Order: sequence, then structure tokens, then C-alpha cells
Amino acid sequence: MPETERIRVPMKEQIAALLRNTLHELIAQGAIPEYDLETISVSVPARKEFGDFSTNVAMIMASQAKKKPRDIAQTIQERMARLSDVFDRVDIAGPGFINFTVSPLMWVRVLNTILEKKDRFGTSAFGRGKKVQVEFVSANPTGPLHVGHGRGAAVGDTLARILKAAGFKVESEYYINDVGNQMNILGLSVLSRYREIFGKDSSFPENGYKGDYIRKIAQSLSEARGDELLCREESDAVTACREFASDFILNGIKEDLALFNVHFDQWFSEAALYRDHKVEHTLDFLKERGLSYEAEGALWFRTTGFGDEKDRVLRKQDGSLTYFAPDIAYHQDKLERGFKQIIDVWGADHHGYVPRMKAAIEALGADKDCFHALLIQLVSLVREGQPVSMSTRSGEFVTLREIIDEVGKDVCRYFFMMRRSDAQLVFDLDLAKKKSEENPVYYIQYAHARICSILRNAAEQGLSPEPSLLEEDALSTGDDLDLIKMIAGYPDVVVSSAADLEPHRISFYLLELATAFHRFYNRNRVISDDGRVTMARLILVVAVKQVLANALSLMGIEAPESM
RNA sequence: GCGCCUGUAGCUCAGUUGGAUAGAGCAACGGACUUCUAAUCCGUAGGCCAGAGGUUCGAAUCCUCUCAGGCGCGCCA
Repeated sequence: MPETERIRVPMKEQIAALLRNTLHELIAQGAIPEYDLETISVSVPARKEFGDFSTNVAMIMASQAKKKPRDIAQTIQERMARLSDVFDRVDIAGPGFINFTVSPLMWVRVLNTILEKKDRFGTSAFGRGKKVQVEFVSANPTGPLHVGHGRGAAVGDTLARILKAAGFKVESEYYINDVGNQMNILGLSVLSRYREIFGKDSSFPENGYKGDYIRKIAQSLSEARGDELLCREESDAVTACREFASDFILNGIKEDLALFNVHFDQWFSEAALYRDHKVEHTLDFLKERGLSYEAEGALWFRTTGFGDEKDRVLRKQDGSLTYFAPDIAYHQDKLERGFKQIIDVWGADHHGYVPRMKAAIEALGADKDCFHALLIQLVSLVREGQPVSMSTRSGEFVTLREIIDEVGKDVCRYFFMMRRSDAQLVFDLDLAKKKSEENPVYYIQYAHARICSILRNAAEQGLSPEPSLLEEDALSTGDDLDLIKMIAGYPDVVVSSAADLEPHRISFYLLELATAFHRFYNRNRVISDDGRVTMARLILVVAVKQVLANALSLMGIEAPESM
């Protein structure tokens, strides 16, 4: 690999590649036992004195070959240590770890890579262009998005961006449940409020949607259509109300998401599944393969054949379909569109639904591992130390829009990503509004703004960072190197959060990077009397600024020039 | 009753396919602005990783059981 190519790859991968080459040679020579080189692991040690990278291969080989780990380690160490342009030291430690200390020059060169790749630093070919779909939010168009949807939106959108950065071909999609009983109830609810406006007697449906937004929709409908629906047949009027309301709400949802910096590649309508006969097609598909059967007046799907605990109903006794039936058709359509990996972001309360969906995927002829349900746990709001009560049924829920308006889009997105998806989240509205060190969003954005400020000051003095003037030995202090190592690790963070579908890791990384920068800032001067160091550090902070901006952009958060 | 998730510092949480002496933020205490933004930094203190067994060179991480909390177990969506 030519030198210029080598520095484009994350440092950890470079080390792993060098190690793999060395092991390959040593195995060929019979110096060490046979080993599957694809599975070797290089990690960053917990403690700084153990160097920059570490591998446990010697111990693993030893246990398989019944040899002494340290003997194997020594053979590997001697060979690796010859790569003196890469490593300052190669040590054996503890039970048989091999620890690598990468030379400062190698680290400093990472800065060139960052400045060269700019907003593409952190992207990689990890996903090999594999076609992946992330479906999220997918809230019924029966009401505005609430806080829980917001978390799904933030997580789903960030995950899609991460996967894209990691080299997958990603499509994000919103599934619109615009069919079904809930839509009729929506129509009835609106019709009732519509009649109210014209002073007509109207009994509000029992399970109707009680929120104020229904009144607004009815008002808007009355302005658009006058009283013409009053004399229509009930069913026609309901249909008209339903369609009007559905469009109205969906437009609101789209506006909210746009405000939240969430964008979808596809909006997929459930109604379109029926219109295109895809549900029929899927039911036929299952029937032809003997995967469904009639019993007790209903049509059943034999999901138990694929690991589900009981068979599931597709068509009810009353002849109507369950929610599951179109959902299978929908996923069959996803498979037909060529997605190799299908990721559904769901509320955690749907987790009981996962086994049957996996069963369906398998029944449709795909590998069940190509389907992932990412379960998002509950969000609860706290204000002044007190829980904010929320209940969809009573119509007293806090909307996503209200939270965005109150605390801002950036804070909101970050807070939704502060926890692992499968952990419950307490959203502290008072903390979210604090503009201080306690609020991680400002802490991180402040780091970016501080760097911009330094660069403005430098510009006033006629100094501008010029990568070709970077003198590698000018960044020799531990603080400089610590910061470089921190940003050099960014591509690994992106890859690992993509591989494990754990977008929250970006938010933790950002916090660590901001901390590292603030520490650096307080202990070192960027602009000083020393021209060489000044130039080198200007380049360093430009690189840090770039990585902060890149990571923030993955989260859909702004990187302000000043605060 | 069965299944899924969670249990790590006083609080909120990280912990990268099992790695070395378990980390961060907040809260507490003590320090740092004549210096590129103090929306910042440094230091101190804080732990039986819920508990008990097991697997191995090595466990917060994997297996079994117990306890505690949340959720699910519909011909609802």
C-alpha cells in the first residue's frame, strides 16, 4: 500500500493490517500456530501506559495450541518491532498482550488526512454499498407527533446518517398507516367537531380523538368546504373528513420533522399496498406454500414453523384483515426492493411483535437476520423535578413541536440520543434549557465556537492554517498528541456504531472530544510567539473543528461559529 | 404463569465481538481569568458492577438460578 493511501485508513485498521501481514508470514514459516486472521482483534487499551493499541492474539493462539502465550507474543513482537517507521515501541505485557505505541509522526499525519477529506473524514467503505433501509417514526396520521415519536425520529435519522457515512446505501422511509379502523375513528371525530361548528347536534364517538387539534382540523375543513358536508350521506361525510384530516395531519407531521432536521427518502402509504394488490399477493404467496390455514372461521399464518410461540391471525372472523397482514406484505415489498438489511425502529412496547415479524421474514424466503427491530424505550418528561403527565387517550400529550419550540431543535435531538435506545429516558426540560456546562449540547457547541474564535483571531493577525506548512515535530507535547489520537479515532466510532446499530455512541464521543479540546485549550496556547507551533496547532484545531462538525452533522445538530 | 428489556459511584449514565488497577457528567469539597470566549479548566472524595453459583489463563460482559423495576403476552393498531 502506498504511503498516501495508507494514511486514509483509520489508524486501528492500519495496525490490524500490519499485524495480519506479519502473522501471515510467521504462520507460513511455522513460527507460530495456525490462526484465522480474519478474527484478530486490535483494541485501544484502557490505560495509556499500555500504548496506543493492543492485541490479545498471542493469548488466544496459546490457548488453542497449548503453548505459552508469552513465547508466541515474543515472536510476534520481534517481527512487528522492525516496523520502526510506524512504531515507537512494541511491548509484551501482562499475561501476553502485545502493546503498540505508534510513532508521533504517524499520528501527526492523520491531520493531513482530516484536512484533505474535510466533511468526508469519518466516512468509510465498511458497508460495501450494501443496500439498507431504515424505517422509523411511521406514526399513524391520526394526530401530531409526540415526544416518544421524537426519540424515534432522532435515533432513526441519526442511524441512517451513520450507516450512510459507514458506506451503506441507505434509504430512510416512513410507513403511513392510512388504512384501518383508527382512520375511521379519526373521520368520525372530525365530522363530529365539524357539525358542532355549525351548531348541529353531534355525538362524539366513544373512542374518538379528543385533542384540540381535531377542532382545528374541523375549523379548517369548514373554511375550505363550507357546510356542504352536512347534507351528505354519513359514510361520504366521514370519508371526506378522514381524507381531509389525514392530509392535514400528515402535512403537520412533515413540517415538524423538517423543523427537527429529519428527512425521509420515501413516504410509503399502506393504502398503496392495497391499491397495488400487494396484500392479496402476499396472502396468496403464503397460501400457495402451505404457510396459512383456515381455522375457527379465521385465516392463520403458521408462524410457529419459524420460531414464534403461537400462530397468528391474518384474516379475522369478520372477514377483515389484521394489522399483521399488510405488514407482511409491506416487508415483502421491502425485500423485493432489494434491501439486504431492513431496520425497523419501533417503540419498545411493540417488542412482542418482533418474533412474528422475524418469522414472516423467514417465511418470505429471506434470512431472518436481515431484519432488525431497533426498540426505543419510553421518554418521560420532567419539569421542576416533577413528571409531566402524558396520556394519548385523554388527548393530553406533549407534542414534539412543543418541545422543539421550548428547548430548540439541537438540544432536543441531542437529549434523545443521550441514552442507549433500549434504556428509558428522562428528559429534563429545565436542564435542556440551561445554557451552561451542565447542558452537554452547549458544552460541545462551545468547543466548536471557541475554535472558530481562535481562527478569527489568527486571521486578524494574518495567520491562516496551511497544511503544507505543517511541521510534524512541532506537535510534540502530550496534549497535542492526546487530541490527535482522539480525533483519529472518530472513523472507528462511526463504524462501530453502524455495525452495532448504536447511534448514541456518537453523542458520547462528542462529549469526550469536547472535553479533550477544552482541556487542551486551558493548558496550551494555540497562537503564540513560536511560529512553527502556532502553525501546527492552528492545523490541529482546524482538524478538531472538522471532526466536531462532522459528528454533530451525523446527529443533525448545528455547529455554531460563535456563541 | 411465560417472554423481552433494565439493575454499574449519592443522582443520571458509558463501558467498543470476554482483557490489564471498572470510567464520565452532575451533586459535594478545594483551587485557576492582566492570557486565543470562565457557556471553560485543574484537584479531592466517592464502587461487593443487584445477589448466588458456573464456564477459563481472565467475567460488569457469556450460561443457570434468585431478587427488584419496566414492558409485552389480542381475531387492537
